[in-house]
Amino acid sequence: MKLTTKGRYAVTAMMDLALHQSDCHRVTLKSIAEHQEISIAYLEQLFSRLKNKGLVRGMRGPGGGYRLTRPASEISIYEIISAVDESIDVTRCHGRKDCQDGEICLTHELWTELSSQISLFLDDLKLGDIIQSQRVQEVSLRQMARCGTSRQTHQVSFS
Amino acid sequence: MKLTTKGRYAVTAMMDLALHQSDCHRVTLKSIAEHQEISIAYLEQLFSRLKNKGLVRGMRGPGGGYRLTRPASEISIYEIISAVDESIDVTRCHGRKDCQDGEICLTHELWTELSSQISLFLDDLKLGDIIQSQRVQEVSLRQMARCGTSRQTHQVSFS
DNA sequence: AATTAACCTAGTAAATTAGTTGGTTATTAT
DNA sequence: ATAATAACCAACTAATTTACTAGGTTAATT
Repeated sequence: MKLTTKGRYAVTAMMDLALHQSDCHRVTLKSIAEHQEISIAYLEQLFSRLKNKGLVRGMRGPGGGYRLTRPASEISIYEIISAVDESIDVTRCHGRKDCQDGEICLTHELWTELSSQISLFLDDLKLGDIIQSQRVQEVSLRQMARCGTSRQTHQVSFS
Repeated sequence: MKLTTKGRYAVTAMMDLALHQSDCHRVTLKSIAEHQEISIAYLEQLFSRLKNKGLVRGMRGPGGGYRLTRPASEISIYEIISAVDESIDVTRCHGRKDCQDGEICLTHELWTELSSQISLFLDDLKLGDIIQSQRVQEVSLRQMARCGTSRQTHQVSFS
């Protein structure tokens, strides 16, 4: 598991999605791109992976866009980051423990444990937690209210 | 702060150093390179940074090598990783909060908090903890015993 | 039928990673 | 002294990854 800008882009985009989505409308990549200053094409690549991992569901056409498949409180940061990041090879001496007195693979196991501890930490941290912890509920409500003005036009499309 | 193979190389190398060092001898990059299958020249780059951050001290000439400046129990994994990794720009909208309704910089703050939480976690995790938690003390003792055979030749050089 | 927006493929420039090459300097052993 | 050792230093390189662009196709709505 890696932890770079790519993962942060994904987390940021998912946060934007969680904040702006509601039962009355989906969130387009265009709006995320404008809010977060990320190119649409790059977001497409990220959301292609997020979709494949079942974190979001897209719908085409006007009124389309993305929506979380699960409540934000049930989506972990680990899932988001590992969805977009190609997992790197944690094994340098691929399983064979004959390296040097059997010591080198020992340090490898130490690393994998460290890696899994971080993973566990990020798995415990949910998208919903982050949104609430920063008291952005009033912003979210503002979004909902603004959405409410165009509720009539969108309410039909549910699927 | 990033979390890639580079940091893992550094942590692995530091673990090797912590395991193999003792009052009777320092650890050469050559031996770390052999144990961990990392090129010496690349280790030199990593140790150049680790030295600049005051985590290790090098000594030249025969019988030379590296040694930790502090006990392993007082060196955090965070220090090691951040020593070798160039810190990436956490700020995309560099401080200016006029992005879009003041919302985008809100998500930025959320990210920096997440980032600092991981940092805190890795700062709490010490090099000594990892070594002990995996019960490699017997390996370390074996190293000490092997070192003891050549103690007479090395004991002079202390500084 | 036109529009919208996801979805898809293939590229590309910049940056980073992981390394190599070829040295210099300080310390120890002969 | 001098030879050997090993840190220290600078600059260059191949491979990979990142972030992004271009140019489409397909599905849904107006």
